[in-house]
Amino acid sequence: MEFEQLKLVNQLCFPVYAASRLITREYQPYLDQLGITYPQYLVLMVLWETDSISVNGIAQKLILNTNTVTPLLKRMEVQGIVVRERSAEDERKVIVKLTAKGKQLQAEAATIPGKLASGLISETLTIAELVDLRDRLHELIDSMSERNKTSLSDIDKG
Amino acid sequence: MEFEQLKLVNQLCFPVYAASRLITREYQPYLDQLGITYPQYLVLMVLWETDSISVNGIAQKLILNTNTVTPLLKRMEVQGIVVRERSAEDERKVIVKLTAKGKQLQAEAATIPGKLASGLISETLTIAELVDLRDRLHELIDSMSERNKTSLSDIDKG
DNA sequence: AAAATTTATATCGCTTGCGATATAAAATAA
DNA sequence: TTATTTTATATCGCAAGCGATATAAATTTT
Repeated sequence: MEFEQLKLVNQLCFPVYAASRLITREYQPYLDQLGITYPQYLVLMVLWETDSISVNGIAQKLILNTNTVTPLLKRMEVQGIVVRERSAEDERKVIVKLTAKGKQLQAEAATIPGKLASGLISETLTIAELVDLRDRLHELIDSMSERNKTSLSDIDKG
Repeated sequence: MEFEQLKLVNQLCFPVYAASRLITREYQPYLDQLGITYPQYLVLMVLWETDSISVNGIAQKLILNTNTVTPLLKRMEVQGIVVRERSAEDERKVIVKLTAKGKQLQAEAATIPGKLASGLISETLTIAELVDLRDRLHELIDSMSERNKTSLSDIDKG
């Protein structure tokens, strides 16, 4: 392993970490208006795509542990965004469904990506480069989450 | 703003968020052996590069708020990795310095990037692609952190 | 010089995020 | 059928991460 490669790893990991937090900060003013956080927004994206899904199903799509998702969903239930109910077929499972309020949020959130895009797509960062960035992040994630069977193709909308 | 661009924003933000957590998970078994967390490792990278730096200096390099860094440093002080002392010139500032133990960790941590690199650099993700990924993340970060004067060039080693 | 403002750090309260562990239901093995 | 193992969810404890706020020192304004 050559030195340049070692250096590259550090030059890569920190930017991903920093970019993640900065993206969350970008979302926040818009999500504040809806009264939700970024992880809650991700849960909603899953539910808008696939309503009536188990806790574990949400956790796998978001590559999160269930002990992160469970309290997150309980907070969303208190807010009246989702409901949680035991599955009749399999009593171990808890099925998560959108409430009317949760469905309403979809229309309100529809304008957020457009507002963010103007900030992300700049002269130095073209759409083509963002497409490359996306594809390479997917490859990076796939190489790291081999044990998880998450395809990432499920989180495309918003 | 076209639909494809809106879709792209969502396809980009979640992978960054997921990749960040997966990278932290990759680091963890190696950092566990040193008794530190990933954010603590980032603080050490700053100090190995620039010892005797203020709390605010660390926060700016890591694009973190001081109210995140302060308790982080206090935990590191309890562990005997760093010391915090008020600046004589400017009584508002707290200067952070490495202890002998903190300096020792540098040698122990030196092997980590090599161990991670073999997992990150694969057949599907070449070094050239990682270089592109790094460069585009930097552009993305720069476009989002205009108010921060962080150049990112300070966190290169490990 | 006195007052107002800015800067640097810290504290509080909340949400994430995760390892370790607990519990109950379902599936499998015996 | 009974015992064992696996699966699904939840709880606990801890470390981030950040908005709001507090406090003291330094700087600027008046």
